[in-house]
Amino acid sequence: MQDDPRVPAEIADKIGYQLRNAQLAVFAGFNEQFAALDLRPAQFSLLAVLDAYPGIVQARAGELLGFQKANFTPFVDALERRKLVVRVRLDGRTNGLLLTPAGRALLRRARRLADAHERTVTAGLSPRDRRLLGELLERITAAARRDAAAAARSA
Amino acid sequence: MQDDPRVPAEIADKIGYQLRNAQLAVFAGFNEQFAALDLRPAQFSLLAVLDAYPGIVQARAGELLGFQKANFTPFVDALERRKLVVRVRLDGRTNGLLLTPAGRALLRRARRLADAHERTVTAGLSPRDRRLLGELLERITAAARRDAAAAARSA
DNA sequence: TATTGTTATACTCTATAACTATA
DNA sequence: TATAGTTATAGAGTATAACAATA
Repeated sequence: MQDDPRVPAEIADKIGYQLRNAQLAVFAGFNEQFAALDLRPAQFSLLAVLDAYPGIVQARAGELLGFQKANFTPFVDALERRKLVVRVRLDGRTNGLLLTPAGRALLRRARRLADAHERTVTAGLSPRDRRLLGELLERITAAARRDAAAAARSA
Repeated sequence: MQDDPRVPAEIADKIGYQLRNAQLAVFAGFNEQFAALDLRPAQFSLLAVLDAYPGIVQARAGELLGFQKANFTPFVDALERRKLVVRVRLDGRTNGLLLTPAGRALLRRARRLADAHERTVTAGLSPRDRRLLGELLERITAAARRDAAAAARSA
């Protein structure tokens, strides 16, 4: 091997490869910024959901973030143990989720970090390019979901 | 909750959230298409690498795909057990990796599936938009890697 | 001494099945 | 009968440390 090997174009040009690389790089930076808060991206997302929808039913919140309900239980447990979130029994089988004051305070700090990280990562893009990127990603996401749903039907 | 809850804009507008959604959707479709071949995206990538660089040293191939060497060993083991890949001892401590005829045959089938999947997912994008998307993702990836490296240095 | 490859290990994330209890 | 929540479990994927053998 004279020269350094490169990922072949047939792979490097694939949308899935490009998306995965970008996502890994962005999440790696996010996790480093958020290490001081001990918050993962999904945890930050739940805090934001609970701020927007105080008292939301646990099952709804989990769906919104793409969780299987079986996995959402220990996920909420961890935040409740840290007193960032509380469950309140709404009826015999339903939990409402609420931020605690500590949860709101942590969310405020997390927002500042997340906004700073967002600015850093998108600094090279004009507002117009950033908007365009979001639209292109949305179109890819929608097309991929249609495809996956069609494949699931025919399987 | 009268209306259906939505992921708050402060999350939905983040580049990381959008990338993750897109990547999950694209990989889900890929995995459904590839279930018949029992091939994951990373396995397909390695087959393509070995086709482009026959005899590449195991450590180089692993680096290229972002593997920790400790994880790459069982990854190669699985493909070798299926007779898609062979290790050849190059010197006392170095393995070269090669496709077997069965590996080449599977790669041919995988390419057809991958190309079809790629066309489906990007069908809504003009060639110009597809190119632009790749460029924007590349810029995001580079910026995120610079940021993560800087954060790691200051930590 | 640095590199290659391996084993052992652990943690996160995700997936399914089965169960309780409640509406 | 369907829904909400939980437990148990298993499989990927990824991370680090430690080691043997070799360059």
